[in-house]
Order: sequence, then C-alpha cells, then structure tokens
Amino acid sequence: MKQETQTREKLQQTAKEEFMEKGYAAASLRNICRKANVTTGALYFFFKDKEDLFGSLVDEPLKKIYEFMKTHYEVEIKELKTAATKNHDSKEDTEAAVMALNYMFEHHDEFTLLLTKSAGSRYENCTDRFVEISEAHYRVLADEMSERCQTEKIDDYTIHWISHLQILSFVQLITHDISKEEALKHINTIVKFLINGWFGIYK
Amino acid sequence: MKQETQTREKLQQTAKEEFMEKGYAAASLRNICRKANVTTGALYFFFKDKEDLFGSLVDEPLKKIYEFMKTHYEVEIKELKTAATKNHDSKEDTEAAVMALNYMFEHHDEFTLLLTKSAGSRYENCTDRFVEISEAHYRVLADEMSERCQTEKIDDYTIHWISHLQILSFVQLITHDISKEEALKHINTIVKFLINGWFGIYK
Amino acid sequence: MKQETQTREKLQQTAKEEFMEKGYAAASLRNICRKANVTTGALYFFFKDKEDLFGSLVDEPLKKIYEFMKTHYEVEIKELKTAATKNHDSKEDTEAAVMALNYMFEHHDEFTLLLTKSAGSRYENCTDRFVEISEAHYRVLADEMSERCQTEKIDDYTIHWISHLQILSFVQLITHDISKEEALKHINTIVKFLINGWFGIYK
Amino acid sequence: MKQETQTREKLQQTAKEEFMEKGYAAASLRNICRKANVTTGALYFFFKDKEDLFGSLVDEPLKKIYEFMKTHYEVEIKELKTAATKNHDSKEDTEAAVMALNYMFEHHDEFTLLLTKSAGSRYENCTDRFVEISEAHYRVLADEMSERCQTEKIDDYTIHWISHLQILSFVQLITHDISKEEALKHINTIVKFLINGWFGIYK
DNA sequence: TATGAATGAGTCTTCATTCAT
DNA sequence: TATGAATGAAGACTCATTCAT
Repeated sequence: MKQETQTREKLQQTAKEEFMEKGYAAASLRNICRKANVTTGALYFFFKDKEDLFGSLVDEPLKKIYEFMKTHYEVEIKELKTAATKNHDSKEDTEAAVMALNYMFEHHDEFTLLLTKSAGSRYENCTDRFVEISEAHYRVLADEMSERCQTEKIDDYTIHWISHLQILSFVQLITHDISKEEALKHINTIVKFLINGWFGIYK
Repeated sequence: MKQETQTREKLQQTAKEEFMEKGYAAASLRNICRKANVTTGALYFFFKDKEDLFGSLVDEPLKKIYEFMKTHYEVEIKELKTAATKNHDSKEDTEAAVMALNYMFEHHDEFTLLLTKSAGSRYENCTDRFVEISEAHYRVLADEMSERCQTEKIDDYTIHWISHLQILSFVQLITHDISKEEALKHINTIVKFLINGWFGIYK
Repeated sequence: MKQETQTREKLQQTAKEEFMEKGYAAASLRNICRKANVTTGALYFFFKDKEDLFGSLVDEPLKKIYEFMKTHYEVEIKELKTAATKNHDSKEDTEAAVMALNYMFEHHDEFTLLLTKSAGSRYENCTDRFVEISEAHYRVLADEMSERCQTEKIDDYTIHWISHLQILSFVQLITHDISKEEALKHINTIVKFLINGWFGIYK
Repeated sequence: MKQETQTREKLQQTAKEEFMEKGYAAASLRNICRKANVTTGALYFFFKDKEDLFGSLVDEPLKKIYEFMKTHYEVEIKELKTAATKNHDSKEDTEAAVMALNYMFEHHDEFTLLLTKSAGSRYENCTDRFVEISEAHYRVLADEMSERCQTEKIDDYTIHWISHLQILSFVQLITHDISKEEALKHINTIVKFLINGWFGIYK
C-alpha cells in the first residue's frame, strides 16, 4: 500500500517541479518521468494524459476555491436582501478575502500553477472563470444598489471590468513573490481602493 | 515591384491569422507557409526566424505606444511640478488615454497579438513592461502627493499593483471584443474609478 | 529478450554502413532509420543524438587503445630508468606495436570510422590525441637520451613531428586496405625505419 | 574594368575567410555572400558552384606545386641515371624542398585550405595525390638502388608508406602554425631523418 | 553584371502517446 | 504495477541552386 502510491506521488512531485519551471505547454513528460526514475508507461498507468497529470495537482484546490466563492457570494446576497441599510460594510468583504487568501497561501504552488503556468492546458482560462463568477455576483449587487439609490444601471462591461480588477488584485497577492503577512497587510488597501473606486462611479 | 512585396505581405497575413488562432508558441511555420502557398525557404528569405516574423507584425505599434507613454508621462510630471494646486485634473488623463486608445484601435490586431498571443516569444512580458513604466511614473506622483498632503509614503507594492490595475483596464478595452466607440465611452468610468480608488487610499 | 536488443543492433549496423559510406557529417539519420526499417523516434529511444550513435560504435575500442598506449608507455619509461645500457632495444617496441595492431584489426571497422570517417563529430581529432600522448612520451625519452649521450636537447616541434610520423605509420596499416598478415610484416620495417631515422638526428 | 573584378575578388576574400573558419563542407554560400555584401545570384554569375568557388582559390597554387614536383623528380631521375656513384646526395633534396616550401609559404592560406579545409570537396584527397606522385618517383629510385646494391626489391606498400611520411612531414610545416624561418630550419632535420630511415631498411 | 525572390528537399531533434509483456 | 520499445507526425531551420528581370 505504500509502494503503490509512492510512484504516483513521486511523479506528481517531479511534475510540479517541471510545470513550475517551464509551464504546462513546454513541460516534457519524458523529463518528468526521468526525474522520477520511472518509465513513461508508468505515468500512463496513473494518469490519463498530460492534462490529467496537471489536473491531479490543481483540481482540488481549484474546486475548493470555487466553492468558497460561491458560498461567500450567496451569503452576501442574502444579507444584502435582508439588510435595511444601504451602506456597504467592508468588514465582511475583508474577512472573506482573508479567508480565501489563507487557503491560497496554504496551496501556494498549486495556485501558482493555475494562475501563471497553465497556458496550453484546459485550465489556462481559469482566471476568466473566477472573473465570471465574480461578475455574476456584482451584477446582482449593482442592480440592487441602482434600485435603492435610484441611479442608472451599470452596464455589463463595467461590471466585468471591475470584477476583473478585483480578481487580479487577489491573484497578484499570490503570484508576486510576497509573504503571507505582507499579502494580508495589503488586503485592506485593496478593499478600500476598490470600494472607493466603485462608489466613485455613482457620483 | 508589386509581385516582390506580395509574398512577404501574404506571409504576414497568414502568419497573423495563425498567431491569432493558436498563439505564438503553438503556431506552425509550416502551416503559415502552406496557407500562403509558399515554401518554407521563402519565409526564411524574408524573415530571420519565427520571432522575427512575429516581430514584423508588432514591432512598430509597440515602439510607438512606448514612446507615447514616455512623452505623456514626462509632460505630466513637468506640469505637476509647476502646478500650485494639489487637485488632480482628470481631464488630461482622459485625453491621453483617448489618444492612446485611438492608436491601439487602429492597430487592433497587432495589440491583440502582443497582449494575448505572444506567450513563448520575446514579447510575452510586454504587459509587464507597460506596468513598469507606469509604476515608475506613479512612484514619483505618489511621493509628490504624500509630501504636499503630509501623508505617509505609499509602499512599492501598492504602487505596482495600482499600475497593474490601470494597465489592465486599458488592455481589456483592446482585448475584449468591443467597438472603439464603446471603449471610448468606458474610458471615463475607468478614469473616475481609478482616481477615486487612489484617493481612497489616503483617507 | 532477443527482439529487444535487435532493433538497437540493427540501427548500429545500418549506422555503421552509412557512416562508412558518407562519413559522420554527411551521414543522414533518416537514411539510417530507413535502412533499419525503424522510425526516427526509435533511434532516439536508444541513442541520445547523432554523436551518441557514432560513439556507441567507437567509444570502447577507442578507450581500450588509449589505455593500452598509456600502460605501454609507462612500462617503457620505467625500464628506461632502470636500464644501464643506452642502447634501445627495438624488440619491445615491435611487440607492443604488434599487440596494438592485433587489437585494431579485431575492430577494423571501428578504427576506420574513428580515423577516417569522424570529421564533424567530437572524435574528429582523435588522431591528434594519439599524437599528443606519443609526444609526451617521446619528450621524456629524448631528454633522457640527450643527457646520457651528452647531446643537445631536441626541440618540441621535432618531437611532435616524429610522434606524428609514428602514429601515421600505424594508422595507415589500418586505413589502407591490407590484410592483418601484411600489416604485421610491415611493422618490422616501420620500426627499423623510425629508429634509424631517430638516431640519424643525433649524428 | 575595376568594378567588374572587384565583386569577384571580394567574394573570393570572404569565401577564403569562411572556408578557413569552417572548412569546405560546413561553409555556407549565404554567409559568404552576406559578408561580401552581394547576393547569391552574383556569386553564381562568377562561379559555377561551391566547388568552383573553392577551386578558384586553390587551383593555381595546386597546379604549380604539381608541376614543381614533376620537374624536380624528372631531373632527379635523370641525374641518378647518369651518376656513377651510388651515394645519395642530400643537398639537392634539401634544395628542392626549400624551393617548394618557399612557394607554399607565399601561398600559405591556399595550401592551408587544400591540406586541412577541403573535406567534402573534390580536393579532399589532394594529399593522397601528392603521395601518389612521390610514390611513383620513389618506386623508380628504389628499384635503381636495389639493382646497384644487389639488395631485394622494396615492396609497394613500403614505398607508399615512406612517400606518405615524406609528404606529411612537408605538409606539417605548412599546417602547423610556425614561421617560414622555423620551417626552413626543420627541413634539414627532416631530410636527415628520412634518409637515415630509408637506408635503415637496407640493413 | 547583378538582383531578389523562390524552390524543395533536407537537417537533427522532440513530442505525447500506445501497447505487448 | 510497471517496463521498454516503438510510433509517426511535427517542430524550426538551413542549404545549394535557379532564374526572370
């Protein structure tokens, strides 16, 4: 039971190194096998193909973070609907951001792979998918606010773009070589910036 | 005199198509030649190698936009130093943005190549270079403001991140499939958002 | 177990034919594979690259002959130092030559490749290396003799040139299409010629 | 009349550089043309093909040295027949060698091309042809001596081999990076060595 | 005289993948 | 579980040569 999984894990480890170094497309399965002291055949016993190998590294963290986003957004919408006040409280946003960030720092390598080394694989647009989720959320949020404040509806492009800014701000905290402590420090600035920017649109 | 340049241009055209479709790395010179009804040798008569071919499409627009940024930023700094008021005037920013945008829409394909299809080539980090230029500029700007307003200095990471937001906002206007008219419309929102976000940091 | 090595050996055989016919540089891996009824991929499974394929044919014989030279020369120097007489005994030289020749005739093809078909590969200067080894040896020998006979020291160029003559004499016995028996017959003449030539210098 | 030959000569000059650097086979006509600031078409106006270009550099010196050998050998044979004495006079040999050497040093580059850079061209065996000429001469010489001295005939291989030694000794004076003065100094040693070696066979 | 364009076959090498054992 | 062998297509690039103008 030990030996069995050992090869698989060894492969994952060397694969991670190779993907990190060269990115998905330029990574060579041969190299990965060679470094793991294993033949190509072995790799294909454990993994369907190159993409499956890459996926085995990133699938779970990716799924988790998707779920986290979903849950967080659902809660936020619910609270928005029940809340009387129209004032947005940035505390909750920051808290959620911190939680997400904590998780991502725990799987720093995996998210680095996803966010900067996945070109050529089915994951290459994963940032876009984050944006899409964010977008859907902010669409609702913005509409709610427009109604309450009696302002004009914000167009789709703007929603998309702001979502992208937000996601990017997040992604950078992972992909730029800074420590978790530093990242947490910056979160406040980011949230402040984005909220002020956002409200600036309504003026 | 016609026939002479015809092949070169035909190659550039089919190359553009191939690069657009598959990106630099995955593009195949064989395919490009086949589509252009030309042998590989012919391609290598006109272009030194794959990168040179790609460069022949994007080099000039890239150079022009670099120069534009440089000039614009120089002027802005000069005005900042001579200006008495501490109030930032967004009109000029918007004007410059509009000019840049106009130029980029005139070379829409080329900038799409540069910004989203250049992975694997020497141009793959061209967005980062835009950010760097922006960063240097905002560093100066922020320091000037800190002094005038007697506020704390903004740290480097924040400057970098804001620069990135700004460049990204711009890049999206090109890479997302919207018309020039729409893009111009959004510029105002973007500038407003960024300026408000920026001032939000000082609160 | 048979089939496994069969392809590798088949490749080596057709490679030998191609290298023999065209020399290293002009030999085509495609041809080699075609003649062996094998795809290029198969070749690269067994051999790292063109040079590795060539090396797989000649490396061992080359190493052996280097070792033989080294050993033989070491012994000769040792005997020289212990010997009282200043007269050189050609018997031992001849014996060593015969042994080397025997080995080289056993690997006639390989040495032909090395000595006349290796241009363009890392082995192209292997004759020069033989000469260098010989040179170092004769340098010592000549100095010892100069001292004993109270004659002038022989200059480096002459040592180099004589070493080259000697190596060439040897090489010819392999590269000229003569039988082993004939070659062995000529060895005596060669040794006589070289020794007389050598002593001629001192007159 | 000036301009006309100018291009041709420029081409020959850059060709010489390229051949010297890379050898015949690896030399690239493209490179040669590029360095000469001339198109490939121009090259093919002046020269039939690659070999013709190479030949234009070496043909004349080669022809001259062939003729010199022929003449010298004819004279020597004639003198041998009329001479009563059986003693060989090395003076004449040395004189001829010095003359040949002088000529070769005047065309040092050309002979370097011929002797060490011609692999792949029709000239690659030019050393062998020198040897053949020498061989024919020594065949006659040796037979004459055998008869006069009442010794056994020397076999063809030995004649061939000695001729090769002699030619090689000569060639080295050109191909090893030594000055003309040094080369002339060594000639005496070489002639002494070879003559003593030669007579050693008869003992 | 010389250009500039183009050919077309060829170079070595790398790749992800498959499959009998 | 894993091996070792093999596929076959594709990769970028270089070459000597030709020829209309």
